[in-house]
Amino acid sequence: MFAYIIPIGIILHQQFNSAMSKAARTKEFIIEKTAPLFNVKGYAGTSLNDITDATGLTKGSIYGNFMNKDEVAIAAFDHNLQCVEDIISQEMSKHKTFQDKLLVYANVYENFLKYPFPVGGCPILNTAIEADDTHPALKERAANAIYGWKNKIIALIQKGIDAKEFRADINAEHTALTMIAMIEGGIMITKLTGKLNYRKVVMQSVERVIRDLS
Amino acid sequence: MFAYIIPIGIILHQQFNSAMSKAARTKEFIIEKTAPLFNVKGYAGTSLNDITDATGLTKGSIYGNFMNKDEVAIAAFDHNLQCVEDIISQEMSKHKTFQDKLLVYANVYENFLKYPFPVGGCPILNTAIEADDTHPALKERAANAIYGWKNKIIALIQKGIDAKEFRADINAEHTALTMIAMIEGGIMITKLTGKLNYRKVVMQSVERVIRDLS
DNA sequence: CAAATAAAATACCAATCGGTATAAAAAGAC
DNA sequence: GTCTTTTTATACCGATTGGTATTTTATTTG
Repeated sequence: MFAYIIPIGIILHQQFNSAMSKAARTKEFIIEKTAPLFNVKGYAGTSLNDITDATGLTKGSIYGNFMNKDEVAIAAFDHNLQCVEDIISQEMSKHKTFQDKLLVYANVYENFLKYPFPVGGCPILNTAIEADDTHPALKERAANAIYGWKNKIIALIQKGIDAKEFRADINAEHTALTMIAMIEGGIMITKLTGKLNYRKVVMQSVERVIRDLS
Repeated sequence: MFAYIIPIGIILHQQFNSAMSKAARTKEFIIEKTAPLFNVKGYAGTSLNDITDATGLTKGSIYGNFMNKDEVAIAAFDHNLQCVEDIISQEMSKHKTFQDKLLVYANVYENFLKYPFPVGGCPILNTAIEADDTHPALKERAANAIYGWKNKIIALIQKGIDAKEFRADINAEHTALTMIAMIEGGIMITKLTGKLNYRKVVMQSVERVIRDLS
């Protein structure tokens, strides 16, 4: 059996996964603990002290697993993004029609408190604004997330057209970009004002856009 | 006549305005020079060194005119916001119908390079994301900007309804929130991807929303 | 179990952070 | 033009920044 000496105040944080090396497990642990940090405080706003505080580890340990702060931030972003994508895929798999699949976006974002959404909200939105003028690596990551999202929506609309679910004259790309803009804008408004209803209203508009496809 | 000893490398930066005290002029100068800074690099990302570099002034001078960095940031935000609002009002005054007035939003944001838009893009969007979890004073400022914007759109729609320009069953608040979300989301997408066309597409959707009011 | 290896903790680095007390200089009042 | 007041520059503060070399401690291998 495995006996662990746990530092005071630090709970056993990683289920023993024998397939992973110690380093890999620690790395994952750091990502999990710092992901909400970066998503809330941003890249410039998150210090190494914040990271060591959140993980209970020391700088030596952080730098033993990551080259620098950038690498932690990027890993944290990827983790947060994966989290969102997992929620969306899982919800979509519950529906058959492409309209219902698209409606998952409206429903999930309408109140993402029902889901294990990343702390701090949409990671794309959060990193987009800060990174775009200051952090090229993160910016590219966020931009690729937008491209991926857009293509996913376009693919769903196209399949819906092929299945005679949607009208054939739909401009899939325009619709995708409009949907994404509405969703991200809606999140921003509610994040700022604290009024959940504002986001709800916007997501209802998204829903209308989707229903208008047929 | 007035003879100025100008420090090397610093051009004469303020037209002599006898109605303003030296302090007031310097204050305005600092705001003008730091407004793009905060709008591009964010609050946490803009250091006092950045401020002294951008202004050519020293810390003593900055702190002689502002209590702290926060105050500079808030003044910079107000300045950037005022800049946007001035552009919108000016463009709106050129049109008579409320539909045309509303369309100003779509047209101005479709390519704000044509206008003296703040460097770094929409100040509401930029401060919203960073400030919302970290800087309550700035957050409130940005939130109030959203409220003001929303109310302005609602008022325009209401006047349009009264003037029989728009249908009477329009939900003005829902429309306003949806428009704002689309605009901000569209800006975000283009800021991230660099594709001006993406913002254009979204603004065309905004235009459609406005045209659908009648 | 012991030896070899890998990972984490300690202690430190120079640079920069926001901020301030004080001195120098410029502006305004008379 | 002198004196007073306001404004700007200088020099410094402790704290914190991201990062690293080295020692200590765990983990893995034989």
